[in-house]
Amino acid sequence: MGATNALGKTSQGGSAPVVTRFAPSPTGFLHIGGARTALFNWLYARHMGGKFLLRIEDTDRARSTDAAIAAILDGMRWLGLDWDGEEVYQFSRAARHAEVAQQLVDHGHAYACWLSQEELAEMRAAAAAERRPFRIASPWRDADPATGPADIQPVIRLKAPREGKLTIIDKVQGEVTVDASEIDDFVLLRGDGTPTYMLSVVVDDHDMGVTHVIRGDDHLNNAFRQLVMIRALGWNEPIYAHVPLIHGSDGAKLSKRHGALGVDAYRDELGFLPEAVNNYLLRLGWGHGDDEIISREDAIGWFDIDQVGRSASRFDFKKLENLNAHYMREADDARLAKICATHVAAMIERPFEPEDEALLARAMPALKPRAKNMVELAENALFLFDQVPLAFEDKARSLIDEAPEGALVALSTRFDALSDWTIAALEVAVRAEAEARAIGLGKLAQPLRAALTGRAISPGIFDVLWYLGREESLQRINAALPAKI
RNA sequence: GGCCCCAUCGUCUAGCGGUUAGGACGCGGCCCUUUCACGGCUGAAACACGGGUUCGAUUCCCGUUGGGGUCACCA
Repeated sequence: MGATNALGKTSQGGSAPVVTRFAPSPTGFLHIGGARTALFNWLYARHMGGKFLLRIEDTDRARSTDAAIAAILDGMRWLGLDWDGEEVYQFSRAARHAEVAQQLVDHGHAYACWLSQEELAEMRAAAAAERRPFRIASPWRDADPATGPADIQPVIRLKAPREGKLTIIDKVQGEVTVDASEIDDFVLLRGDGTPTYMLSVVVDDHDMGVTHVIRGDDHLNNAFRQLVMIRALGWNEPIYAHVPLIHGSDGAKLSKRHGALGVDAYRDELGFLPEAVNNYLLRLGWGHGDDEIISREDAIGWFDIDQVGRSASRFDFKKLENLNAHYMREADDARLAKICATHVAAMIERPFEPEDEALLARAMPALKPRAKNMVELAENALFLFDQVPLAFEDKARSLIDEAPEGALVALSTRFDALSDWTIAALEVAVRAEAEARAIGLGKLAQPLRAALTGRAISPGIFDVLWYLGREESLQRINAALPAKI
């Protein structure tokens, strides 16, 4: 079967339901690149009316953790990437994997190999010394297994083809051909009898009925190895789509410095909304004309892996932030207030009360267009919860010091006399004072803002007065006065 | 190093032989304006290079350069 290729034998005529899967290994948290892979798999399945499965690749017992599993599931839920059925835990299927390995051995497609790590290392070193590529050439490939040393547990290696070419028709990468000699006899079963990733993916994808394997292009080379195994087993070949990886802003591999954080960090520490993260990730490597803001509904309707670009893209934090700002403006005030509440609660000294969240919701229309993320939003909202005397910023202090003579007192008097504490009434009062003094509104608004918020920047001043209420507003103005004399 | 992949403004991208090379982020300017945002208008900004193919290349082919991926008893 050496020189065959995948041409023309992939699809079953388009009637077969699409099944995609996301298969993270729980050795770390769900990072942004993984999230995009998951999103593409999810979108494609939903677009095609198929199924999207989740498999946790926990065969590396030493590095897999429950915390990582929880973080992955949590991140998926936050992003709204729901999977069909229960998630599959790969390790629980180890017996099945071993069974398939044995099947391969029985049919002459795999063999027991007693090569030690040391011997392998020597062979590698020798190859390196001669500057020639290293390919495992195990003497056990064609040896009689009965002659193997009894005191050593052998590994099971695939008997990879030595000649011919292998071709994959990748939905993203196009037709990719590789020389069979590039593929060596990789390990299927370790010395301790546990399956390796290469074996597990093939068996699980097959058993789970996966039709489309959409994953990072760092797996492109693995696809050829897996293909060899699939053909040896006589199984159906899945359709592959290897999506380019995401790079950092400097073009180098995405690292923590670049934003390769867990999605939980995007939510909690960076304060992003899931719809913003989804929209951003979708547009990274994929486009639909000039569309930038794409609803989930449109994404499902428009997404197709054929349109995914073949070049790696760089992670642009500014653009994500811009998208997030957009979605914050669109978001429901009560929802934002709820999210904001958790951030504010962690920032203020006193306990956060239910009415504080109500206040946040009321102020939200003025707060949300002024922040790019929820953390910034919370910081901007902090003035609402400050206690007299306020801690004035330098700029705020000088605004008060430089206020027109008696302006704050005059405003305070006017406010006190107001029968209705409404935004309209407040505006009339402040404008009247400005007119009486024949000065611009800003001359009054700025010191007033400083007195009320302790800052030089805030939402509209009439809004601020209204949020704070008469009592608190007057109290803050009076508390700001002494330094002025 | 072998093998594989990639290459349009700084970034994400549209383009699929003939366009004033479009949009978005970011950046500059203007407008709006009580500050800051939001919003509106506007400006600068790209086809990596060299050969072909063609009446005509950003677009097709080859090479160069540059970048990336991969070469485990990790996934």
